[in-house]
Amino acid sequence: MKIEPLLKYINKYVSLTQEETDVLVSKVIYRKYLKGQYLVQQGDVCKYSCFVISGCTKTFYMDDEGQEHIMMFSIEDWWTSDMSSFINQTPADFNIQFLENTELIMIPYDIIEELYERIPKLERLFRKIIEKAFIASQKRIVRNLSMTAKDRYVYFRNQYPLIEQRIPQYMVASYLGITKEFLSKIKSQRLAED
Amino acid sequence: MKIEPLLKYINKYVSLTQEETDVLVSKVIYRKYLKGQYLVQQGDVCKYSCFVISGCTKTFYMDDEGQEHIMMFSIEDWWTSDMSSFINQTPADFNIQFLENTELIMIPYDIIEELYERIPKLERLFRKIIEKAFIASQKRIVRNLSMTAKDRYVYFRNQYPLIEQRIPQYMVASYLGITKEFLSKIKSQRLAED
DNA sequence: TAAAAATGTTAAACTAAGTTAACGAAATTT
DNA sequence: AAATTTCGTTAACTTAGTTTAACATTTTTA
Repeated sequence: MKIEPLLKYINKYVSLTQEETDVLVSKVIYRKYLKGQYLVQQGDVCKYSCFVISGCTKTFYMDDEGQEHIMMFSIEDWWTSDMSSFINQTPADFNIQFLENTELIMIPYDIIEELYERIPKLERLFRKIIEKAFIASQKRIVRNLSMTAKDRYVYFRNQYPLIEQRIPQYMVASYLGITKEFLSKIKSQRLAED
Repeated sequence: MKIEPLLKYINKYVSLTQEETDVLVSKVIYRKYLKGQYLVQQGDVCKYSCFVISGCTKTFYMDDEGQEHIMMFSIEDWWTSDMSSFINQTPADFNIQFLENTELIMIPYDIIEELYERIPKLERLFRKIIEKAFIASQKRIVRNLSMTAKDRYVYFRNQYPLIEQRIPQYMVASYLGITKEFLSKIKSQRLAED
């Protein structure tokens, strides 16, 4: 079980004792998935909050017309789950699919409250993680409201250069809220200018 | 100091003892603002996280062309602050302005960590509040990606009927990410259909 | 290595939404 | 009550982004 990356990550926020670390390690699950598999499907209940050790996922909403709208990508050192489904144990709005063979550390819903009780530092950790996620989400809303598709693409490219290299372009387009054809156009315009 | 609505709100999430309640009450600030005043301005550091007792605020981003993009409205029983600025004590990205005369309970940044230490239940409370806010924010992103302006308006109208009645229409348009002229068009189309 | 599947490009026709500008209606101020 | 400001509507025109469809390229599979 490769848990070092998670412990290193946690240590950036809070300092766990050896005992606390042991409790945590004994409660979480290490698991590998193959490219194409799903962690959660729309309508299922999301039973785990997951930390990505290696690999890549996309979280997306499939609308009534069958169109995919990508909410986020997760790579190494990121968390992924359908937060709404996980917290309320209600059917998920989103699908989470693996874009590469992926290794995860999974925290089961059943034990998360117990972990908060036994290790209050973890409650602090998750408060801080969610604060950061919320801030990022708010900023994305503003970008979607105030920037053109082209500027959003340039921002994405600068902000997540590693992600852009790992995923097909049509998924970037979906994340940006535009069609693949239009992203293709934007990129050729950009090249023409540079 | 009208603090009852806040205590009632908190009680929906966690149960405070009398002593804990007294500590909280002794640390927070009650304040009234007039319509038009600002709680935070872009570039300032946001020193308070605020609970609305009565009144209404808008949180917006002003872009380089001087256009306003409304992130959210807050009315009774909602929280408002520039989360990024408050948590990191860095310059705010957003403005928060009062749309009505407004009464607030303000939690100063200086004492929030102390409150978390003395009353761990409050850390739990704020974790839960932020989880909810994050979930709502994610869902808004999906709506902006997957729905037309018209559907977004219908959703807003159903979801926040009380807010729509209290604010000018051009602010609804800004929140939806469209121009006031286009919202006007949408509304007349809707009437024609009904 | 050939075939098939997945991804990316281009271009023409189309549509949702923005811009500008002029005019009415409400609400505030004087 | 008149005047000013704020807010909302309508319409002509423009633009950003979509749709469709055909084809090119890359990757995967047989």
